[in-house]
Amino acid sequence: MKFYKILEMWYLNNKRDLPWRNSSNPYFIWLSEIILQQTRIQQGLDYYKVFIEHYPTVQDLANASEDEVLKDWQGLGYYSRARNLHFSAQYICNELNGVFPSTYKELLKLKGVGDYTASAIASICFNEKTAVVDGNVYRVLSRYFNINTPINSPKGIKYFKELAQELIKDANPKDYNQAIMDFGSMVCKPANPTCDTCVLADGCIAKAKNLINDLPVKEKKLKVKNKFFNFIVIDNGDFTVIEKRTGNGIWKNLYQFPLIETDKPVDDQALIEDPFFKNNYTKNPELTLYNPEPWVHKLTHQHLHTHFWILNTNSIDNFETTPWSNIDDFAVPKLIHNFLEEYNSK
DNA sequence: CAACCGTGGTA
DNA sequence: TTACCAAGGTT
Repeated sequence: MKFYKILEMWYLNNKRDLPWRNSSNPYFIWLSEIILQQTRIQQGLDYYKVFIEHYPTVQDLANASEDEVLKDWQGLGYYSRARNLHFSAQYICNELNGVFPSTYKELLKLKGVGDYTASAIASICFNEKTAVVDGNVYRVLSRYFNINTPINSPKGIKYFKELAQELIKDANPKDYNQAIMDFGSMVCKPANPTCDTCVLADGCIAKAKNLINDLPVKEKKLKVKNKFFNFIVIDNGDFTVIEKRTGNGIWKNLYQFPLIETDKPVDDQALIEDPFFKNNYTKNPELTLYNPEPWVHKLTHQHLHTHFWILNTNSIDNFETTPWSNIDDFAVPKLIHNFLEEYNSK
């Protein structure tokens, strides 16, 4: 039996029941695909439910503010996904008369929609034969065909896409694309794949050559940077001060306490030399270090060594203040959220 | 195009 | 504890 046919039959009996699986509404599929980028289903499920409830249609999403959308996205990470989702919703409503793009080529024009997501929506909603290549597909194909080209190299990306496109030629694209992804996550898993009961085991070259644990090959080029964050938590009892992050770095458009970033750990005297204090506090401000041991927030490519400094003062006239009672209205990074949970419970 | 963009789960 | 990685995309 053909490769695609085996997977389609396996899918018929083993596919997972997911909230968006019985829909062909491109808005729902788009939403699910964006949420699931680099994200486990279990982690994304609740967010999907919230978005469907708060924004039942693409118009509802377009009419919302970016702050609202980011607030609903809070905690999920990769926040450009939320910003692009909102931007693209407005693009669809304003430029496309609310009609969702229906081809791979047109879908690619949406911000936040790349080759994978365009292929997924085009195949699932419009039955277009465009093969998805996600982490699952890389794993299944590299093992079955014994391909050791690095999956994160330009050469590998091109090779696997072409192979996947060839394999989908005679398949039902909607079912086949979802089949190979479900199969990858449930059977051909990264660790401890269930090769003993695998329906593709007969033709799997990696299994025959005992190379399952060596595939796929991935070049590692990740170097972790250490950064030192000092958040100034102004607190006069009722009010605090928060700011919106700008620029294109991490956590763009989310809120935080005023931040002083240094290239090494610092004490309060060094912090007071910062322009933040020079410009706003002429007399000696009294800083209390909230956490003597830094909180190390670990991201994929940087470790944030974080200290929270409490500045108990009444001279906050120069700032735009926020009542503590409203603090939960703002989208904040997980790191800030963790601090707020602890600080406000005391 | 190599570097960057979050958070949480697992071996 | 570390390393990997999870329905990737942008610059």
